[in-house]
Amino acid sequence: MRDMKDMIPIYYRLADDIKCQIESGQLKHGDMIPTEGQLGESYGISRMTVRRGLALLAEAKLIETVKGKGSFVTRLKLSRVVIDLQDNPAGSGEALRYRLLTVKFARDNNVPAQELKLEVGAKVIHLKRLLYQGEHIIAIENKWMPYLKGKPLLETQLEYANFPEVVAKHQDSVPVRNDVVISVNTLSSEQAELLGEEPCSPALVIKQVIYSKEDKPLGISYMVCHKDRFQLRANSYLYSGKL
Amino acid sequence: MRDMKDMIPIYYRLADDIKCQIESGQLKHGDMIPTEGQLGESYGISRMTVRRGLALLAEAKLIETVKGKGSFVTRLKLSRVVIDLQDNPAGSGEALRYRLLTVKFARDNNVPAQELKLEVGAKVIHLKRLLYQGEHIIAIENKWMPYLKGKPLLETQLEYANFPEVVAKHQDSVPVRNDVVISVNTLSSEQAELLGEEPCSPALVIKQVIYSKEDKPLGISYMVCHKDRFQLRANSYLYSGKL
DNA sequence: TAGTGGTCTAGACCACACT
DNA sequence: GTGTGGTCTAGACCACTAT
Repeated sequence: MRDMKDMIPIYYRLADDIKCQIESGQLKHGDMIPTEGQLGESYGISRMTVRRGLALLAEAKLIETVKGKGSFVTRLKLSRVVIDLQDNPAGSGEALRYRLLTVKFARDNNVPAQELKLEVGAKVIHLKRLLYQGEHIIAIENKWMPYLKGKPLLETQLEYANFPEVVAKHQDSVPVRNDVVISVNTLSSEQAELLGEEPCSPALVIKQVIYSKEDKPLGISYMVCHKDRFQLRANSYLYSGKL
Repeated sequence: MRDMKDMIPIYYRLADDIKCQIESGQLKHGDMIPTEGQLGESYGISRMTVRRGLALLAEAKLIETVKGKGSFVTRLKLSRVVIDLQDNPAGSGEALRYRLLTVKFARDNNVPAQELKLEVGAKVIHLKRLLYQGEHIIAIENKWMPYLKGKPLLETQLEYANFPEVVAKHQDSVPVRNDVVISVNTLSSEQAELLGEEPCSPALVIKQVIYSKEDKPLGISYMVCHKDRFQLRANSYLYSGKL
């Protein structure tokens, strides 16, 4: 029995020890770490507890375990970067808020609507709203989604919720995937006027397509962002999870 | 004892069952799922095995467990988006390759070098390289990192490795964090010429700063991307991990 | 054949949350 | 107190990998 005073689980200490050995370079990419039996013996703990520690390391992608062979230190990766689109992506400070400009019904005759792959003649809702930070407009959002009878869009939802939430509230099926493309474009004169910029000045464009479990598109969003007032911040860590 | 024929672990089946109940709406945000004891009894398995299934659901952020209370269905989130900067971020098709343009030594008198927070007078390496896809230049990269004696930069590393790897090979300490800012700018005439664009046309700018465990900046990279030949693709899933 | 990780059990004690 | 999840044990059998 271990001492329970220190509140920190033994499997966590084991994982942290190995993590430090990897960070310091004692264990290098490709090295095999001691077997579960050896670790259990040297720490004086049972194999199940050892496995729990190794599971933490595997979750953080610091090791890989191979059945019949052993556990091996993986190559360190820093290339997967996480952006939280919900977390204030603009300059820090004042809170964000939305203002709904227009709600229109469209047929499937325009390009965004066609991407929704609806039956011919099906109706599409087209939303246009502005994203404010303080008194400044920092982005223009255009959204298209299939019109479902009996699933009204409440204005409160439209004003405040972010894109995946708007779609979720309006659909029967649960949205499970969000494909995002980040690119650059020049502003149309209408967009430039809204954003207080010169026409043809550059802007960040974020396109989102939300899919159901059956891979059916449930909504499309184009977000045109003011180049100075909207930056995407992201970061990646060598290890993630509970370590 | 369970039947081992079906190769699919019981804890996984349990997790998948609950996942389906969440997806279908039978279990909603905030609902408590059955206790570990109840699940163990209804599946005829031990509590440890139940816990393993619930760990999968927790890892996928589908449930949250609270000590002394129970496990609850979380709110569905689609706002965290993952970009793999290593995974071909340009138009699909031909492979990417790097070409080193210049390697210079700089003092800490320019802005990027100052961001590295070195001692006064310390030397900085400045790399400039081009990212090709096929015959097209799709991005211009500028990198700054502290100059370390006895840690030479091999050309092969400079030609092929991506930014975190270049930094990792040149440093004593292991890089553990990569902060990224994605924004928009207009091309200088020199940049425009390299990219085959008009001066002042828009471009995507990706700035990366890599930090050590001690939060010391180990390298800075500015990447200016051709607006039509380089798009950032990303996606997010409602649940991640092994489910 | 021996060694490895993968799955699972049937208990135990603990800390925490309710009432 | 009762019920919950959190930790941990000392075994067991299996499947895979090496030799």
